[in-house]
Amino acid sequence: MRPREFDNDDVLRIALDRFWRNGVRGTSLSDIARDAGVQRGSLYNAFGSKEALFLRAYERYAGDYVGAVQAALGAGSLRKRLTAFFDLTITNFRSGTPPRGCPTTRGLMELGSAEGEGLDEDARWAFADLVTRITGLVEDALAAGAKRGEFSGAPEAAALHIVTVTRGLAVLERAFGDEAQLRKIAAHTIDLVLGKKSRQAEPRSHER
Amino acid sequence: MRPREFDNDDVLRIALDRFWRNGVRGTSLSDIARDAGVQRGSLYNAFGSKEALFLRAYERYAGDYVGAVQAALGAGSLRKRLTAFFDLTITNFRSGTPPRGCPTTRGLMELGSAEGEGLDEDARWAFADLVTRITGLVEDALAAGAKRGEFSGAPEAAALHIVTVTRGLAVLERAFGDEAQLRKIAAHTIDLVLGKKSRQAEPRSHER
DNA sequence: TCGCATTCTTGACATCATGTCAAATACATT
DNA sequence: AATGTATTTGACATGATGTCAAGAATGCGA
Repeated sequence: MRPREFDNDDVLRIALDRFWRNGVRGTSLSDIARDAGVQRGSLYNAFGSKEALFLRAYERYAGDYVGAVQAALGAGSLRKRLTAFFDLTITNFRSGTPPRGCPTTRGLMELGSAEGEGLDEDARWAFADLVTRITGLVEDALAAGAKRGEFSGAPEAAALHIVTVTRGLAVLERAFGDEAQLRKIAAHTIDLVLGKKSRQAEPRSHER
Repeated sequence: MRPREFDNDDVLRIALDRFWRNGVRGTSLSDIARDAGVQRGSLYNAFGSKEALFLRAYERYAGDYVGAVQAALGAGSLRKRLTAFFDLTITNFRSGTPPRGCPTTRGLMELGSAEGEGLDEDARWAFADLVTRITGLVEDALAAGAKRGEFSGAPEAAALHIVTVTRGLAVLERAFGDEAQLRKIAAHTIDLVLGKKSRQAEPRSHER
């Protein structure tokens, strides 16, 4: 058989870059084909559709992100772990120029449900899977912290709460583009969950 | 001059319905024109572009939503107010069949940044404005609660945290479609912010 | 009452997107 | 070297956004 003239992973990296910067709606397969030096038809042959290509590219991203979260949550005091987790997440949202935001949140909102039939199942699965895995990792960190007396509470509810906040941060990033604001919310969340040992709150600083 | 053959507000209502159910990407001006019994060209004449039409329709929605939030946050104990606020928000996300989700979050992620140039300023403003106004209302409720001794803390930070959680709920709604989960997170958030007076936590109930 | 300016409507058109297909192509295997 | 097979390539169909010019309908002044 005839060998493929491009590297599959190269294309996925290039596609993720475009999708992340411009969104699914704002990216055409012609763009990606040009960037990758590949014919548009070859992309259809290799991946099937724009959505399928995005999903493949997204899965690479998700794997990397989960790995990084695991590393961030794996060492130090519970407060250090959570701080590292939020730090990683916010830095991720703010990477690129201009900042690219959160591909999970954006992809979830952009994909599927084009004709009244609900969100495409593959897509929903991909995004839900990431949220579930991150929640699990946070839960583990909280459970470990509980064993060491750093956390008293239900790790499940707290983990879900924390991950919900990270999703909210993704939305606020898009609305305000104010990184300092995101970091303030993150710090406040950690204080709430951990019981605000140490750390005094700065008065008057909620910007629009 | 020749009078317009359709009611402007009718079209905005019809457009919002489509946009809310199917998203901006999933709705064509032909759809809206058919629904409204209007020529597609007339929509361009009256509104300029699909995005502009969406923004106009969205502004109507935003006004209604802010009004409802104001009502929900205006009476009863602080806990009751916050409960009513979350209740309203989640019910809003879950309205329609299938549930339509949060138009703010979805619109924010779908619009703009098509060619590397950041999010369209009008769009960003519309969404940011809603978040800002809601945050302000929550802040007022917390400040009032603080006066009555129901809340001790910085209303600004707490309000922003609460609103961030509602944005996160919008994302999780889309990912899992599990209303009970959303309500659980909301209850937990209220407990965290208010200090968990009363209410025992149910163990083992974090579903994927 | 008539005509005119102004706005709205309508259909044609240009452009670009996704997605399909058949024919040409180039390698791997025998 | 011949052949099978997957890939490439360009043409095509469809549908979306957005523009434009010409026609239509009304309000208003003469």
